[in-house]
Amino acid sequence: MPQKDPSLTDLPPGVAIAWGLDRPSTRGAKAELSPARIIEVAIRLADKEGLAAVSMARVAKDLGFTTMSLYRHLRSKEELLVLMVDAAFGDPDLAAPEVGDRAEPDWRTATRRWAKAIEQRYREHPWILDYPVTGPPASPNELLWLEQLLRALAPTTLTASEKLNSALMLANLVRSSTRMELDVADNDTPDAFEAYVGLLFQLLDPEQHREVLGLFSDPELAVMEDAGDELSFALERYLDGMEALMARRGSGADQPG
Amino acid sequence: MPQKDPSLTDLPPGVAIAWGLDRPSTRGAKAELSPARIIEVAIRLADKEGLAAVSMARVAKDLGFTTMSLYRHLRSKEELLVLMVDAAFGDPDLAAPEVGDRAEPDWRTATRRWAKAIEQRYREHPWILDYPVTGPPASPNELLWLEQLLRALAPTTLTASEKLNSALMLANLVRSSTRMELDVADNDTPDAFEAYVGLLFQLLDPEQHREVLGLFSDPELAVMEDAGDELSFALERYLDGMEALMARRGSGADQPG
DNA sequence: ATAAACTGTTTATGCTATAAACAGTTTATG
DNA sequence: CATAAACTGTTTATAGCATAAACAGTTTAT
Repeated sequence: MPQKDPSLTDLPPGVAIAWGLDRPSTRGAKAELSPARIIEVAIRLADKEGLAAVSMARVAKDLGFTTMSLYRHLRSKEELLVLMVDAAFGDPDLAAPEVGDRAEPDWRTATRRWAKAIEQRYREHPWILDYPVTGPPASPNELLWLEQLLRALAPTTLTASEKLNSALMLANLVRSSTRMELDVADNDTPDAFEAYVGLLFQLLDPEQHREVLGLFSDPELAVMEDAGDELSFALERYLDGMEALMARRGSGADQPG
Repeated sequence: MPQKDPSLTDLPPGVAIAWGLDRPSTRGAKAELSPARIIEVAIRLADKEGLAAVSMARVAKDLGFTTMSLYRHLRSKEELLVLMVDAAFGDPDLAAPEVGDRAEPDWRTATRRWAKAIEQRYREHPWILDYPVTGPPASPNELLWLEQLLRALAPTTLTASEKLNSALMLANLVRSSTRMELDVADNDTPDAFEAYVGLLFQLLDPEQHREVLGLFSDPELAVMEDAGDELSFALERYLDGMEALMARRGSGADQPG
């Protein structure tokens, strides 16, 4: 962990490394390990066995080093996790098709595209969803994703704080929808769903829980016609909501919250 | 942990206890401890020192018993957490004012009321937000909250699966908005925000991150005029979106997602 | 040549959840 | 009534966790 500049020491975990602020060391034995190698192996492990399997000891073992060797390159496990998540998000190369389709997409299309793209990353590395969001993004790829979303919203008439709020909510929406879809995909055999509903009917008071029971008795639900499209549904609702705000704004009208 | 009925053993953690399915034991020494007492002390601890402070050893110590004594009443720490969360949500006594204001509120008002009420519970027990949502609700109070939300949505023209999707998304929306607001309230001195923005300007390439930098330079943001109202903003957007769907539905028109 | 800076290992600490065995207590059953 | 079953709480023990501290070896700047 080469770090002479003391100002780097008190940056949030992962920031210094993710941004390449730690200058390479000149003295000392040449390192066999590196943050990048550690992160790569840790991500492979998380992909295969989930985030719970990622311990410092296990990652080190997979690398063929001792546990403590990792601490020469990472300040803490927290730092490892931050860097794993950022690397797993990766660069959002939403390369606009330059030739042929030269028209800028409207903000809804661009936002939808963004949502599907980040959903894909969640599906490739579902364990990202097990790492709780701490605060505003400070790592390179997360900021690139935010940038892309803000570019999608740029043509709108939203104010700055409306844009920021919307962007954060859209990110949350994709995150929680995808989490729900993956949870369901993991646990829901047809049996499990029926077992759940059966349990509800056993436990719930039909009077006190009439809506819940009514809903789960609805034949439409059993068909699960739109299963796996919770994201689209939620997204379109939210986009409609943004559009309604802009329409009100555009027509000069204004209404209290 | 009195449990003779073996069918109770393989219910999800917390379900048997939360629903009072474990019949009281007749033989044996009378218990000094009980799930309720343990949960109560654990919640007090979490309220004061956060969820991270809640270990079996610490809870037992606060109770004046040995660590292992807890396992006579709870099958695992997971079970304790499930029961803590359900107890912390509590009963949603959204008592409709019976006299005088006898008019049923419209669905938007009712939903808004629900959202503010559950937000209040999050604020009283912020550590609920640190416990990840696992699957569909199966504990009594969580189901009561779901019931109340479904009652708010009952008068709408949404289909069953649209209602369920909307309810789950509204729950997610309140959860993540409140989490954001609390995170900000915890960490954001004016200094911290400026430090964050300063860091961004140091690290980001003005070309590659023009929208992010532009946004954070916007004087409107610095004022933080709508700080602490992320929930209302997101909620009204989503409600508008639901309304737009119903309007389209009502006018017979239909559009592809 | 020497000292500084770095890498990786060994050893150790204190925390975590929880399994297993045991002692004591109450009650249902012979 | 005696005994066995069922329960409660304690003691002891284990395996895992993150990470601090000391140490040995290596490379390079001085």
